[in-house]
Amino acid sequence: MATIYDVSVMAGVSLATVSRVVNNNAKVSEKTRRKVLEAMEKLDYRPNAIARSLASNRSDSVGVLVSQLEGPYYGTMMAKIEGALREAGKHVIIAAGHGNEAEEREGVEFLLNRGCDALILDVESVSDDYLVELCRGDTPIVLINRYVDGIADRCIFLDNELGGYLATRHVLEQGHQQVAYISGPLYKLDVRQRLAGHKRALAERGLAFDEALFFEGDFQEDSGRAGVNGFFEQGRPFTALVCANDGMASGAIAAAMERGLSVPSDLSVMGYDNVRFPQYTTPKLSTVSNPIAQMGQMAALWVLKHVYQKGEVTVVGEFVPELVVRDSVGKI
Amino acid sequence: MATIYDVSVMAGVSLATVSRVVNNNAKVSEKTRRKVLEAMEKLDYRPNAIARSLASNRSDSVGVLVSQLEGPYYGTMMAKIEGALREAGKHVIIAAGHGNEAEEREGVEFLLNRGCDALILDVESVSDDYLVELCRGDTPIVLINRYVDGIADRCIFLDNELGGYLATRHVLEQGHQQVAYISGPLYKLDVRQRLAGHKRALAERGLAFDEALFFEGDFQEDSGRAGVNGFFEQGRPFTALVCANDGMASGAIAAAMERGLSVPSDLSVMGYDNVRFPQYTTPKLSTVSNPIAQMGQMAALWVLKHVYQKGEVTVVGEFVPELVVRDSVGKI
DNA sequence: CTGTTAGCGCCTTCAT
DNA sequence: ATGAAGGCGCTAACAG
Repeated sequence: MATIYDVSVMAGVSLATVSRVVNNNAKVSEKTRRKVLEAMEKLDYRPNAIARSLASNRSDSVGVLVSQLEGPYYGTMMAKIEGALREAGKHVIIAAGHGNEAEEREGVEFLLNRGCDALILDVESVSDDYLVELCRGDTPIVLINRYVDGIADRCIFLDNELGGYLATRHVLEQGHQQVAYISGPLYKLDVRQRLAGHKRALAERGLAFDEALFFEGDFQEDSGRAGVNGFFEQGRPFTALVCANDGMASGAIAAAMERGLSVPSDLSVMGYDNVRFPQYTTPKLSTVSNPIAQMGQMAALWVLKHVYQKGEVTVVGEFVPELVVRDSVGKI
Repeated sequence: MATIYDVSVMAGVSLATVSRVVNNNAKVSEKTRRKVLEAMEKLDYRPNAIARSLASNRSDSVGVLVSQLEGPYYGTMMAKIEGALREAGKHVIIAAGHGNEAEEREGVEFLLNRGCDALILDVESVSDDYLVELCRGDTPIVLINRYVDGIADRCIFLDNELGGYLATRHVLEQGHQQVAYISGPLYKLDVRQRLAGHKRALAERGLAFDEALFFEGDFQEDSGRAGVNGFFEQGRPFTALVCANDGMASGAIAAAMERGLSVPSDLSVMGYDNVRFPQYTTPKLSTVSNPIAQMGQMAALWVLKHVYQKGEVTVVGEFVPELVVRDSVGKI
């Protein structure tokens, strides 16, 4: 692999001059530029990004930490971030946090140590204090799906309480009185917020929250299944089911159908997130939009603006969920 | 950020000694090791990965290039690779090739320039020659979903012709005679292979391939929809439909249902890939397994073995697809 | 406009 | 077992 030194020798100029034409950030005469370019071409020279970032302390790459690499939710997010950044010639280094504190911290350190110019984090297990501290460091940070006091200007998030409220209110408006709820893991803040919204909607109609109709799932399809089966085995009647994400709702519908029920005539089911496939289930899933694509985009734009001084954005921190009515919720 | 120098000063030893305890690759007396560790702790020292890889020419990270970041297929693949590698303390740098040659090349260069110890590539637009050339370089390469003569030992791939054959044969065995086909983009080799398998199955039964019942989609749900609608508008009758992936099959089913047809009684539909959600569609999708998880895993193991000398694997290059019978294909 | 000279933070012989 | 010294490939003042 040819180095900048080889090029300088072949072109008969100094290292600095080669560096100048490579980065094209200073005046170089047309003649010498041509010579250098020619040498670069001949040697098939490619700048060593490692050396470059060691010397310059920037890397033209931003680190992205997501909980998982798998699944439509994070997939959409990563794709949006990567797309926006690459248009600006920046690269993305992706790591997974797996939803536990140790790995999230390790992921952050990895990205920091790799010389990322900025970090976009979707973390759930790490403490607020840790994040505030992180923001004091000299690598700019932006948080997705999390609101932390004191660094609000770095946070891009969804009003999950409202989302939970909208989902349940929609069901109640169709006349349902006995509604079950399948939640995500309760250690997650957004999960608790969605649940709070659900309770608010119930309370507003004077309905009590029934522990027997509550199930804590893990956001995977199978736990939607498990939830429904649990409810039925237990025998408490219910006519509607609100799920904390679309995946569990799909699993729930599948389980209900296996029991010979039809959706929505026998059971209404509500999802959450509106990611990709809910319109391809049968019946099409009614859900609440989680504008993860826009949030990812926004995070990328923030970085472009504040770190690379490219473009102009009015950053919107809080996003508002919207009801998406399809066919899985019926009147009673 | 503390450097190795700061640590050496505080511990009262030389740079070299600190380096030794950090990498713990040479004898260091217990006493001095303790001193160093203590200083590292106090200074909250974290090795700079950039500097380390510039000096040592390794980075403990492997580059992964996929076509897209989005979708269940690549999501599964990335997750498997990342999982296997991180267990061994290695990290993953992910880039997207977007299915076009320019970006695929650029992605490869980016990963190479970032000092990856090895590359795992899922590329489709770059030429065989380019890949052969790449393998001559000093960064080990492994290819997923592609077979290239001359570097067969670096290839992990699926017998797609067989997969296409199995899908269509299954449909024919149920008595169907008029079967439509929705393909992926024909510039992709694996897409052409699946189609070839389809044709072989037809030929085996003495059936002609009907251009009017062929549609070239793009692997997205919507093109499954478009395909079905096209077939119907055109009026040529068919009782079964084979799709080149599950996403298009979902779209196709949705479109058929919107036209008042029921699956599989009015129309049988076959998918391909068996990724994640086909068991949550209604009816559950019959499909052909594409063991992408195992292939990803295998790629990671290959790297672990050949690049990091960790573990032992019998690498299997060619994977065999299997028929997965669920509920979307019926007898005629 | 171009060249010289220090580093960036770390690893790795080579001595001791 | 430990230290000194020379890079790794490139950037960024500072001169000229």
